[in-house]
Amino acid sequence: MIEWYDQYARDLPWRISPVFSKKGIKPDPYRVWISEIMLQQTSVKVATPFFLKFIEKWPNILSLHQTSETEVLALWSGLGYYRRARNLKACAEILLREYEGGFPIEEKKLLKLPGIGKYTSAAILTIAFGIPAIVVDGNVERIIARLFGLDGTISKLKPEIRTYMMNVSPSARPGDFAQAMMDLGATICKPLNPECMICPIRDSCKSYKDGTTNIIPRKTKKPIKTFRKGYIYLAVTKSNEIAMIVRPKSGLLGGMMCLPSSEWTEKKYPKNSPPFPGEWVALDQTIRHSFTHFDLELRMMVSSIFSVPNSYILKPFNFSLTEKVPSVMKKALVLGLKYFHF
DNA sequence: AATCCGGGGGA
DNA sequence: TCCCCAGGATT
Repeated sequence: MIEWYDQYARDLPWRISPVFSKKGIKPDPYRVWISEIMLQQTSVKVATPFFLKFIEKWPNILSLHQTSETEVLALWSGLGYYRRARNLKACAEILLREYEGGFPIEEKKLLKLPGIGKYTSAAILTIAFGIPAIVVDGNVERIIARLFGLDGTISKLKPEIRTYMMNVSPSARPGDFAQAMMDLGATICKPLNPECMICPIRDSCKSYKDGTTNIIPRKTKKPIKTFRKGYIYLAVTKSNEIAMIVRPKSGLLGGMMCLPSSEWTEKKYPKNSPPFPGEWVALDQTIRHSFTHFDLELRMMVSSIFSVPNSYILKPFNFSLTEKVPSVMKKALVLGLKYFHF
């Protein structure tokens, strides 16, 4: 794996090239941390431009600490799982207060930090500090299951996979080994149609020998996606300002700035109940958006208004691209603002 | 142990 | 349309 990594490692902005890492040079822990958080349930392709923007804006922990959560959420807009961004900011606070702006290098302490779990603590320890740790992510689970021909769903195999991973992890260059596994999983040992013909560990692979790479790991049945509907309300003042709200910290799109909306109910539309009085008009077009657990259809209601209750935030009509607005709300704004000829 | 939490690339 | 992505926190 290490030999393969030396030749084929992906060139990624949070990494040190194996040319240097084999000499013991290590990447910036801050960059490793930011990348690992962004890469949680997010592909390299999607995370990379966000990482570059983030590092340009906040190149170190001090600069991150000095900015606001709102600014971080604004940059995170469109990346999803917004709690990650809020945890990042909270974590920076703790790192400065308790660890002089660095990272503790004990798993127990890392696990106490917000947003850092079993995987991310191991990744930081081994990639940023060269401390051997068992790094198990989705790639590793798939590779190990195939390599040893483990028959079962990933959730049942987890303890076994961890044991196998302990037994195959080298003590030399543990960080590069972890990253080599991820590269193998992303480019060769893919979920669908793995490229076994160019795999560096094919000769050791049980499922390749058995011809079972297409059924290992075994797929779990996924719950069916539900469908929800609701109303969303775009109110524009005479001075071209839009009424917005900030969603509660916990729950869907927590802490993000959104248009007011009704409940989102299963299958049928809920009662149309505008957040405040206005001359509400329904638009013909609806907004569709897909979340992990449900698909959403929103019917857009628009109104010109004179004033709104002061619990609402008024934003200029052209604000949305630089604020903490989630993708579904950007879609809604694009549609709704057409009505007002913006 | 389940469930919640976004969004998009790629097939 | 469906799968899956360098998972973590909550229940």
